Amino acid sequence: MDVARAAGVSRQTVSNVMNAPHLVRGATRERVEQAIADLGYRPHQLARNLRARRTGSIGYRVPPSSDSINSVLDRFLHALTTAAHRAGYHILLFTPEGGRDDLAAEIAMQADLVHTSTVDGFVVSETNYGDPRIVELVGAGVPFAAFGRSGDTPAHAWVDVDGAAGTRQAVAHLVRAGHRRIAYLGWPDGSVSGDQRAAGYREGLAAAGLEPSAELDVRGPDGLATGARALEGWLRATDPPTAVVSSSDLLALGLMKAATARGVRVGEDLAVTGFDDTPVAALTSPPLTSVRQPLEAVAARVVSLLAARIDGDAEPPAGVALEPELIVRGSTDPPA
Amino acid sequence: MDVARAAGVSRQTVSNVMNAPHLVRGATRERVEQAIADLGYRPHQLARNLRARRTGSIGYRVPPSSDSINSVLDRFLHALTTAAHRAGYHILLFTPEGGRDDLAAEIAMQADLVHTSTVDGFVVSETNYGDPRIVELVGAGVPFAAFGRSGDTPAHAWVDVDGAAGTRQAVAHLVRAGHRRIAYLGWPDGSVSGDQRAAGYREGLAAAGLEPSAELDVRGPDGLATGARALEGWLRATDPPTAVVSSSDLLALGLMKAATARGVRVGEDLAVTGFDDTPVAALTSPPLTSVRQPLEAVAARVVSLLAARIDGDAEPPAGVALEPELIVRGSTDPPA
DNA sequence: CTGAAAGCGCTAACAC
DNA sequence: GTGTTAGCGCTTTCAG
Repeated sequence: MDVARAAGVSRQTVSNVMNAPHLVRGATRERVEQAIADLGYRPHQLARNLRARRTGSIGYRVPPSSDSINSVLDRFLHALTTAAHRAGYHILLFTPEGGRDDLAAEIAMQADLVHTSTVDGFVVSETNYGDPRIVELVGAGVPFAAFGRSGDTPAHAWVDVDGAAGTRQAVAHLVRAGHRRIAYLGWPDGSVSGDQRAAGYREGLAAAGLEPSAELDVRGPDGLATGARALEGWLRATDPPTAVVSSSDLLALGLMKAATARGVRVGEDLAVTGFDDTPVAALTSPPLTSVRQPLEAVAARVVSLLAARIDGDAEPPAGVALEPELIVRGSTDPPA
Repeated sequence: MDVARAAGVSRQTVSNVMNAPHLVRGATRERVEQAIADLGYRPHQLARNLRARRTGSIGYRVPPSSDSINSVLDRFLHALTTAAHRAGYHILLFTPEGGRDDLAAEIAMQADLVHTSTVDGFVVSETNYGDPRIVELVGAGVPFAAFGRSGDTPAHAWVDVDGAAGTRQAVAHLVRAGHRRIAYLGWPDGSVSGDQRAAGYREGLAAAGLEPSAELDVRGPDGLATGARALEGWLRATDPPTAVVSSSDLLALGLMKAATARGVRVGEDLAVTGFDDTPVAALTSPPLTSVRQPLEAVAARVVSLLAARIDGDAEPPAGVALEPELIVRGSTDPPA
């Protein structure tokens, strides 16, 4: 640009005005600022970034568009974009071509983005035990922060929602409403978030002085059928539950549909809670009480941890778990 | 990198091997390629882009995380990322800080990204009549392509799903199933997509030789209540509909819930269709017949139109509408 | 076919 | 305080 010429200074002085204004005398600075405003000058990011050896971009693998009702990651992405913007970064999306959870392809793309200096670091989501992406990134010394824990991986920066606290809250809420026979409907053991939610349920029972029982702990894949199967079992039980804590809204939905079909009134005969506060939770009959994750806060923490890593923070990477919130709706209204 | 040294050539020859291999003799090329592989050399994108005066990035405003069941834009984003990757671009996300549809803030951010040369162009979604973002981009001569039409805006590249074809298909399907009293449940006039879907419904009636009637055309905001209100009206009608075409899954859902509550059996007494094939469509009782948008195809076309604009294509910008697909489920099963 | 030179737009380091 | 020099890593001229 010819801002320099217009203001009658060297191009360097213009740079100083923008990056180190204190080095420039007031009068000169004003003249330059005026010229910048007049000409609508904006520095060229690419050139600036090349000089600074940074890209200003954070890589994020856009989750495969699962045809699932779960919109947690979509909400997270929005929050992440906002948080990144505030920290002076952009979110740059990538996605492996292959199948759903093609971790190998994802790792390869990550490596590519790093080697071509296309991003400064990554945000990783949908982590699980011993997540290979994390092992890889730690090994390569690439800055990143994870949304979610991954168990026994090497030390790294992560932010997670305290899933156990979520189910504990659900149990406590049900106990306050007078329930004593509280069941759990969850995924099979083996996923980080599922195991935490199950643990929170058991802790909740213990805190209320209630005994766990195998009969009241039903597991299965995320889907309507699992909830239906659970209900059938409980209908035949000698001492059926009066309330159910679920590890997902979808499981809760399956349970509610099966209950309604069998003449069991949700809320009155059987209290139900879900997890994630999916958009459908507000649309069921009755509306579903569910645990909502504080994704804006998660995104802000993830970005700040990542920014510290990118800036070469020598501190050992930290992890933090944030408390979710129970959104109470009609599905847990106390019996009339 | 010292690939050049390792292969005993100048840095320039390395560049040629990567960008114009036909200029390099076979033996030399192989030697250089070997060195590249050995050293794991990857060219620095930033430097390359600075030289080429392009960023390789496409800006996309991540839709405000509406707590809606509608996941169309989330599916689109995934498809867009894949399509962009294939065309050699990345998707760079941005979002206005302010409220939901803060168009002014969005326009300002667009301008910023262009002036700082952070992106090569944009993909715009959620367009509407006379969309100011489009007016702005056309005026500024910035390359972009829109997902969705916008009526009377200046000529520009766009790709849309033919919403009218979607509702026409729905009507035709119902006619084939023997229905003659087919109602429409839609949004108020004034949105591009809503108006198209309503027009398709009327065209579908006409094609089947059926008469439109004000009684069978109910409008209201997207939400459960609108469907409930429609049902109440139709229950009181002298000649109630036996089938309903809805402009969204949410409206259809509200209708189904109200019907079930009033003892009207969906599918048997009243056929219902939705629009967008939201994840919940497969989860209702009975599952909801719905119109599914071909988002992968839309994304591919959007990217190719945009790439042509970025490459300085002189052709007048084209628009294209793609045919959606009716996903038939139990909610339109013919009466037993 | 290969090498040498120039420069994309910017800024850190060093003179003046 | 301000201007000059150099160079981020790459690729497009232009000679050899």
